[in-house]
Amino acid sequence: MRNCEKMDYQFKDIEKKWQQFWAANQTFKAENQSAKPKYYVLDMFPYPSGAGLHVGHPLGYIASDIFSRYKRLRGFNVLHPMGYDSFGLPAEQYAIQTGQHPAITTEANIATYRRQLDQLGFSFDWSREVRTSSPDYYKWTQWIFMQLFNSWYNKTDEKAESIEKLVAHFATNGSAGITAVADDEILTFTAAEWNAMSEEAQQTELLKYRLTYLRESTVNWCPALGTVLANDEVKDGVSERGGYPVEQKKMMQWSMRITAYAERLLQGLDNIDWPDPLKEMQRNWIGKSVGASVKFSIEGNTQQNIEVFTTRVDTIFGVTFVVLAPEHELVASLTTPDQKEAVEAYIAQTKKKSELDRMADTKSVSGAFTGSYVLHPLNGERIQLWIADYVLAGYGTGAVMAVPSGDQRDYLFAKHFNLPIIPILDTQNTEKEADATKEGKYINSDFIDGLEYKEATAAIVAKLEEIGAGKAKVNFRMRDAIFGRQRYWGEPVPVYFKNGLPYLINESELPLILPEIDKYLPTESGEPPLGRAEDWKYQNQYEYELSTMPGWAGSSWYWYRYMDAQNATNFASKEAVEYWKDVDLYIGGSEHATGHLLYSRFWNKFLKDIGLAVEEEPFKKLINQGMIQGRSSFTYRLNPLLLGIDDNFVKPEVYVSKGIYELYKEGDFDTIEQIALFYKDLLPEGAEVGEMDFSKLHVDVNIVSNDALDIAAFRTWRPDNNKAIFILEDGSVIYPADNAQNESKYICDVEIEKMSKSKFNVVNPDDLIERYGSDTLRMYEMFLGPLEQSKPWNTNGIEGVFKFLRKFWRLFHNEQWEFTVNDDAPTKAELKSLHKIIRKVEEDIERFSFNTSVSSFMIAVNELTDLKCNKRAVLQELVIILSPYAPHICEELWTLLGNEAGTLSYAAYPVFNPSYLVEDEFAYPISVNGKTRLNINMALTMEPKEVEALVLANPDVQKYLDGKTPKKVIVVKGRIVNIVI
RNA sequence: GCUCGGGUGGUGGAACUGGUAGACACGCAGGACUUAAAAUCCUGUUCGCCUUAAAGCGAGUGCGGGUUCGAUUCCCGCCCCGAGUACCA
Repeated sequence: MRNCEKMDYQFKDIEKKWQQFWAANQTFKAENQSAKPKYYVLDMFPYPSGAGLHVGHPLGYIASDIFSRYKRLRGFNVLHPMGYDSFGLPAEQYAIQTGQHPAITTEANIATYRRQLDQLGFSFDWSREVRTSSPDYYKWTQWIFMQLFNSWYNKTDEKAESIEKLVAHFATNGSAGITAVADDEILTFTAAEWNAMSEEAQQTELLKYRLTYLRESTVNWCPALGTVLANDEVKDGVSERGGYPVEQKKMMQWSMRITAYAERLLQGLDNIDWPDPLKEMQRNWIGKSVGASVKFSIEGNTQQNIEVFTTRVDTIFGVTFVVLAPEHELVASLTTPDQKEAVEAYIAQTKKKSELDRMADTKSVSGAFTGSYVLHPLNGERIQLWIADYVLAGYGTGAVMAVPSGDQRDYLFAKHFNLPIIPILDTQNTEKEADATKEGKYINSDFIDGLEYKEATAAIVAKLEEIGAGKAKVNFRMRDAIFGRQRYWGEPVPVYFKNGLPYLINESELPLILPEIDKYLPTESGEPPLGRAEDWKYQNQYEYELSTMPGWAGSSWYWYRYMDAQNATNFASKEAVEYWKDVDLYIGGSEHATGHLLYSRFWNKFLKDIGLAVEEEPFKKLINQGMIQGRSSFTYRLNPLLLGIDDNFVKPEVYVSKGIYELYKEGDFDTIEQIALFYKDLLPEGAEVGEMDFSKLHVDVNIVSNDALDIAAFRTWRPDNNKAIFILEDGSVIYPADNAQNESKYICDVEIEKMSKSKFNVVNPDDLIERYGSDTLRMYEMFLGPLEQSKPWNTNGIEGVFKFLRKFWRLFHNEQWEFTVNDDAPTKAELKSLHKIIRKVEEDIERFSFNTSVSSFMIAVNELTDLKCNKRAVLQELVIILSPYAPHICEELWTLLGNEAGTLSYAAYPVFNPSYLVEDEFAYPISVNGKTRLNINMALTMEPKEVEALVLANPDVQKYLDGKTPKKVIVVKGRIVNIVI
């Protein structure tokens, strides 16, 4: 009789059992002190969306989990936490539509995420879970905001310092001796003047220095979402979320003085192990350019001048006109009466254009002459002052000195408006286009004639500084980050207003709890939703700030909260921060390149400046997992024009397989004929088939396997189509009454698209876990390809991994499914297989090549199966190596092997012994003129000379030599022999 | 336009610093077991030519060239796909 307890690999029972065990025993709880070295593995925490996880989301989590489990086995104290970035727009949009509080939606979504994450067997330390929307978390987000408000950036020391220190300086020395990153229009005053200022005046002045400050600025306003958006939340002129139009608007806004850290953010990139494309994106975003600012005085106006920024100050003698952005503040005052009409018309035209898509039109040249002239700072020549929309108000000073000989846009402009073009280098060719060369010697350039680029630049900067007309300057593209959102579902800003000025609430009053409101929409007067909160006043009299923090606030420091998640008195204890320091490995998507990852680095540097963080950079190593795209399946439905049919007739549904459709497409006459005849037979007497056509229809990928449609499942999926007829790949036909068992198949067409519900290409991990188990899913996701590569999801092939795990299970069992492992000494071949995999997996994990280690596991199990190996000495080691990948099955086997339950996660990792891999012989590939012809077994101890002699004496080799003497014989020991004839 | 990735069988992919291209899987074909199906196992599977077969020959990592005894790997030129970014002075 068969014993029911002894059965094939029962993944469902095993996985449930161990997930419960890990949770009950807190197996993965990390301690904040240890004799072991620390290792911090972080995943980008998810926004818990209503749709739950699809199969692409866990890719990075699986990789980080494998790495965490591996590091634990290698003797590290591993911190591997998880949480939720739970403030955000979708929950609020849902609240607007349904009236349900976003907290409730969020709670429900988190429950779904948690269930799905638990099913995958991740080794997270859930005791450290964080949620950015929970008051005991956002208390500290607000607290960090307060620290930023209370700090300014000292350029002399290159770090943030306390605002009190600045106030003390002002009180004793006035503004002298302070170099800060601050607003442009800061005052100059003496100590006495400062001390005489009113409270309001002092606060107004200090606001210009604070690292988070309130200022009127041009913002990206999204009317549909009713909020401002950061630059990185706007893509191609529309909002990243939802794709709504975005316009420019002036508003009083909280901003973060991230520009203070521009240089440090740039420098820091050199010292972190991040993917090059990502670093490059951050460099571009920061956009440092080194050059000079130059002042052009205005003819007949000694009060004002035009300041321009240039990266090629050496070309200054090539300047033939100066251009202002149409929005430049001096345009109106500098336009002469003659030109007024033309200039105003041009400004009107650009305004209209920018509302449409100005980006598309970069080729046409347009502009208008203001009628004014500026004077060249070095030779005093009169230069025309123009406006044109190719000059951007938001970059540099909104004005450029035009050098048509060296800049293509200036060149086109000069050609179009007939302005002079002066070459300034002897090697320059400006016949057809601008030539931006730095080679050669200067001409037409006054005192730099005959010099070369480097010396010329230095000479000009020196001269400009001497006469007070300019100076060397570094310009950054990066702007300060807008920090307010006119939304409900975010952290309240811990600020109230007195006499129109912002003040922080008391630290002891944190957290400032998000108040309840009746509707999640702006007020009638256009204030943010928080304006609806009743009796919500500071000390019952002062208005609170009504905007909330942006989505990136909570995620800019969360990795510190994980270090000490329960701490009620600090954002994290000093001991915890000093112990964990920084994140050793961070895994997540590259879509956060210029948002989260830049803001996090900024906050981290600030926290370091004020002594709360230890490291300058928060994330030592970062890996971007590739995006998982959808792989849609399609059916082709015949859609012919019918003649002689009355209106009530319902067309028969006929689907043709991909191959048949392709024959039809290629114009295969027989196929077309046969389909038409076939269809005609389905029609009533007298009807005719006219023009044939096909509709390409999405079909649920979950009822398609290896591109073959499960017809029975299709009839259930689409009950309205349950009478459909299918023409299969070989031309045979399945009618509704048929029991869909057939030699041939209905093959679907395939396309790669974004994964989305409407395309029926979403694959849910729950279904795959139900069918194959999470160990299989984990390994399959890794087996799919290199972690960093984007790839379409394709469930074809998951069977192979499932088979592998069953084969692995079988290694430990006899034919009757009884656990059978013996203590015999392993053979040489068994040890070789084992140590091959020990080395391979170690190498693969260290370089994050998880797909190749899955292959290697398959090879090892295939080899050991062939060797009929069931020896503990080999198998127990193999269980440890495989456990990071397939933890459940390995835990089960580990206990079956007689070990204490739960000890596998901290077992001793097998040590690679190279002596087991030493070979005596090697089958040398023998190639003739680079083409491999045969293999000859030779001892590896043989010296190249002996190998050569032996090879040349070989009769098979002689055949190839054909009596000739080889010109040359290359012998690479242990590798190859190449004979050149 | 610029900056990064990337082009290898029917498919996903492997090949670490130049050394037997196609590991490992999927799929497909054939076979065993079975009343049958599922499951399982075995064999074959880059393409082309030739052969009854064994074997043999030729081509082959987007295209064209180069360096080298030897190139998927290095260099030059070009084509295609993907991502990011863009009047940035």
